[in-house]
Amino acid sequence: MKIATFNVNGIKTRLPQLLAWLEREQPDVACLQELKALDEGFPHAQIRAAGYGAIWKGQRSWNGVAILARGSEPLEVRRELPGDPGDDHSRYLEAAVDGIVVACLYLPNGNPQPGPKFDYKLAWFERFIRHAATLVDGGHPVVMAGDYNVVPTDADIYNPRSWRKDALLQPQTRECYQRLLAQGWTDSVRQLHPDQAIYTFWDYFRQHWQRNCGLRIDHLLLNPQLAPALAQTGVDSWVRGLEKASDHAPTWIRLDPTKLENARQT
DNA sequence: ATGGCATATCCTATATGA
Repeated sequence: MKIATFNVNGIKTRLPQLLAWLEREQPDVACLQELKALDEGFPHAQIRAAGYGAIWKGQRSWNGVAILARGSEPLEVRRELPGDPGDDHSRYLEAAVDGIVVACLYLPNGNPQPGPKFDYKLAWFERFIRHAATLVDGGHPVVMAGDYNVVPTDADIYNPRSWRKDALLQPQTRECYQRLLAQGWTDSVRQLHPDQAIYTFWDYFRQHWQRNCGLRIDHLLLNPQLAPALAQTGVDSWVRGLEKASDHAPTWIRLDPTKLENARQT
């Protein structure tokens, strides 16, 4: 079973690249972020024609998340992150797919910092940590996949020098991420590739893609019930090289079928 | 310190991203 996360940076503009990726890589589950479209702007017919059921939560201009499942309909669990009824950003979806709880998240960017946007990022992160605590040992296998807008360590960026003041590298941001992992979550990509430079995002500036100057900010975290099934991880970087590409590339994990069956029955 | 590029909408100007 292959589970992926992909920040599409505008699903209307990115639909051809998204469909090309789905057809070629056939992920069983795809968590999408930055739809940048209203609910009625989600290309449901084309996604369905590609063989995927979907749930989505849109918003005008910004944010927006979706969960796609190949050959089935994701069973929606919740449409917002608990803890702040006044938060109107579409940044969180949670569903059950094939016996696994799938959380799709788009954590706030937080720039510029310091400032209200960084405060919002940290507040959102605290709410996410509180909710994750209920998922980590809730009796189900869980994956939390998305654009975390966190560069966990300096090994997760080509060169931190020009990014030192960026919200993605701040000590407070990294401390939140470490506190999340300390609950018992496994950072899938880092677990299987402890020493490798792996990036999931390359900005549009200064030919950063062509020079492989990237950041690792899209993550798939597994709870202890699911982590033993982790078999493989990767980044479909060919998608970043397409014409009119998103600045993120799809990032994925593969779960061992036999061990996944054990995880479901634990 | 700024800007480089891309996407969106209240679209020839501005907000946001990371």
